[in-house]
Amino acid sequence: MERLSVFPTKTYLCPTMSDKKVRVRFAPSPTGGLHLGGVRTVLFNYLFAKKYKGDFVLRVEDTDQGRYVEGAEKYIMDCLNWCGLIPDESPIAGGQYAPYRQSERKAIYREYAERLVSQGHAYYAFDTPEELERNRKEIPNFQYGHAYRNGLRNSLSLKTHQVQQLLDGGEPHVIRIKMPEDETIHFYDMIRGNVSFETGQSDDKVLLKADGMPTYHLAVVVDDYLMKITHAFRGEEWLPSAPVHLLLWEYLGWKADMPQWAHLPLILKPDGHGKLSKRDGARLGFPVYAMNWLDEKTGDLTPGFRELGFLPEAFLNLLAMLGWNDGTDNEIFTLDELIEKFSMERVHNSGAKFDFEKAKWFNAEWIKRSEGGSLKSEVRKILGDKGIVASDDEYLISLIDLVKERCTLLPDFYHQLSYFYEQPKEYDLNAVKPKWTDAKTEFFKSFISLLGKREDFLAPDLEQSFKFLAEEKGLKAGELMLPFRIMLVGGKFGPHVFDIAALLGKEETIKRIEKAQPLLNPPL
RNA sequence: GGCCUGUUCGUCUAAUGGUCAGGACGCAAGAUUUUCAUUCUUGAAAUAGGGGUUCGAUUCCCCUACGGGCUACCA
Repeated sequence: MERLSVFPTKTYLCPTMSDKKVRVRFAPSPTGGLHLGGVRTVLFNYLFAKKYKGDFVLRVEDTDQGRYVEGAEKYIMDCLNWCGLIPDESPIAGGQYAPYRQSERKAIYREYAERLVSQGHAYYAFDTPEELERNRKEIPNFQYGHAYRNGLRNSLSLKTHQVQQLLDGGEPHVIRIKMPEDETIHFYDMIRGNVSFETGQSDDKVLLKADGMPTYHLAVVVDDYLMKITHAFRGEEWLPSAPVHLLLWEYLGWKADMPQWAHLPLILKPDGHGKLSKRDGARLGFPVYAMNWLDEKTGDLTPGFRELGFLPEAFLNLLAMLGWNDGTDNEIFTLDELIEKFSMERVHNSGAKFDFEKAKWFNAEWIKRSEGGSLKSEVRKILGDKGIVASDDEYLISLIDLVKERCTLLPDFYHQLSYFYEQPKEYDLNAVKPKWTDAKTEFFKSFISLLGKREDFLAPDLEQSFKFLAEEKGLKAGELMLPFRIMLVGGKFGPHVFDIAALLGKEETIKRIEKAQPLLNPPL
């Protein structure tokens, strides 16, 4: 039994010690929105590349014409832009190894597939999908492999002249890899360590489809080679097909240039079992895609983290912590810090259930830590969508800084800020009315005239005179503050009431007290 | 079913052949804030089970159970 061993040494693991420039790629297929797990794969690729001053390549795997979705590629680019994970090479940016769309590289793949056929590592297969379907149905555990391939219609079972005849006659066919019956394949995964497979377990994967397009298996190997990819990171769902890829690297004579592999753990449903899917988001009420995704055909809108009010920094941060940590208790990292601290060896090897509560906590932390100035255009947009024009930059920034620790998601700013721009539409009267007295009415009358005489309008001064006046009238300041708040804000929330009054300004504060008075003093 | 892969509080995770098994989210209680939120303090909460190896195993090995992935002319 021949043994194909691909055991890189430990030293090969440290890319800085290799003379090759680090090159990684993210290779999505444009079939829809960009999933959480996809963004995390991008992130880990990006972090690794930037840590070692390497290149991050975006390659579009659009080889499945049946599943191709118009607009998906642009959407993916937009997501990466929003996250700030900008590829060094891509279909849009171009690059030395263009084109970066596999559909545009179609001609390349056939050449390598034919080469494999002539070397005896692959073969033509003429079986129709219907025939295969029937086999799968009739034969338990049917696999197109060493056990059955001789009974099927392919260039291994057919006579040479028959094959030639079929080929010449334009008979639809695919090219399949000929998996060895009895070899053990070992390889080193940067996350999992040594992994091994028996080649006989895998079927003879299609390499080149009848339409001339390559399957993922062929395309990924050819392109990774041609694009000089040094490290191939992808989701764990690819682990079982790794032996096919390893064999291809070997058969094509490129083994020395094979990238280092790492299979990233999956992101799982918070409840129940299985991979996190688009449907789980809808079912459980949280986004699964990075940004809103509109399906043109059905008109279905799948919500995204961006539109829900996540900061890209928080989004990246929470994704990074799903399966990775730096070994300390720190959980908040900027992109630059992640680049500095990241290491593939510290990535967990088991799947992580997604926890939306924790995701929100990350966002709240990031909002709290952000300067009002950096949040202002987002907040302005949120207010604008609700018809509030926040034109004064300086004013808006001071408002944001005042309330940001009360906000978890960006849209929370509307609730926390709208009353600064417009009078309360409703008042939580139940909170004050039962305890209302004429003495309180009297107090606010005096307070208004007191305010009218003020030159300045600063929070501490307001508080002082408010309390002083209360004492003068023989009232408890504490019992007056909640009514005051309701008059200004409408409800039991928000920052210190005197901060609110100060920001509202003299005239507006007086106006609001006056407006609210009749509500508390119904006419007799 | 077969193959691969995994298993520490409910969840994300740290750590070590000898620790009171640490942190975070969430939850609960309390303090501060005469609102809400923040903040602070405290609490409940975990090494899947069984065998080995060992003076000692959560850590190393084996088995079982359970989870997950793959098993397409999809990626």
